[in-house]
Amino acid sequence: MLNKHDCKSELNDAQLRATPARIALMELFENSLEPLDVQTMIDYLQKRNITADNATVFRIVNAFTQKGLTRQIQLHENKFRYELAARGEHHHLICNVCGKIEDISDCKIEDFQDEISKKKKFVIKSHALEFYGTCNNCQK
Amino acid sequence: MLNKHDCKSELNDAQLRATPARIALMELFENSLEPLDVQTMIDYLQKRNITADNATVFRIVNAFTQKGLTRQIQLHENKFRYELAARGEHHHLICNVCGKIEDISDCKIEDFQDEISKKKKFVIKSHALEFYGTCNNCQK
DNA sequence: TAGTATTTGCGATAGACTTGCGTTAGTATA
DNA sequence: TATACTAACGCAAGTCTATCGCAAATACTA
Repeated sequence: MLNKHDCKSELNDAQLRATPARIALMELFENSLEPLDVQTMIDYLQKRNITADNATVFRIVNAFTQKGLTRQIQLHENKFRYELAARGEHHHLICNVCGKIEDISDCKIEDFQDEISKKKKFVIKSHALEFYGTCNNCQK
Repeated sequence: MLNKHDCKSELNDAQLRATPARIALMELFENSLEPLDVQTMIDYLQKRNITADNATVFRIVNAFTQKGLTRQIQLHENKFRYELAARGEHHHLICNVCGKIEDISDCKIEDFQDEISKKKKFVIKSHALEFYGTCNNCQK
């Protein structure tokens, strides 16, 4: 969890100008447990009285992603979500009922990945693994 | 690989009328090694001089999917792809350079899935696993 | 072959994302 | 602190994927 000041220097380090919208969005990312979609970001900025239209927010997250601050992911919705790249690659557990998205940090598929890589002569750079189902809360 | 006649009976079995577009698309699915997007299907129909607009093709694949003939998947693009359901659940190996998509049939993550399910008290109904990288051809 | 229910074509619509362009505003330098 | 440069933004228009309603066409059944 970084404060406003830290977010600013994080932006500077990435050679991005620290505008109000960018600072606020970095704070949002730092304090968020779930990967965020663009609409959520726009709503958040509005709540904080920071004006930023649709196109601007898309440009901001694209810049973040290009500079390696965030990562773009896709969870079988027809839209992208974004999460902090610093948290490392991980997987997601997605509830089909309430939509809750949980991170899974321990990755157990390295061996499988190596096997596939050798067998198919494919250089694997990344992977995406998602589990879909019903979370503990929604089973009740 | 099924011929025109077999595709027709496959449609009948699924209680779908065998229209030219549907027969042609079943043939395309049967002869295709990759999951298909809607634009590819439209192009294919055009080449065979079968008129079918965007809305129709979407309706066709939705009908196929609803009847269990095909499965709808998403591969980190903001669009759907469809593949024959009969080939069973499997994973994908995607080349970032040429876009080639290869199927991986042997799934080795059941144990991991069980472990997550117990730890998080989550009922897992399905999972998606994709590997991204560079295929053998594109390494040269 | 006629009747009917399904399917299609067309047009409109919606949502996610992008782009061009003129204006605004961070930031480096003096 | 004032100035200048360039990155970033706002707005509007446009693209692409996907869906929907309705009238016309067509596959199947009897």
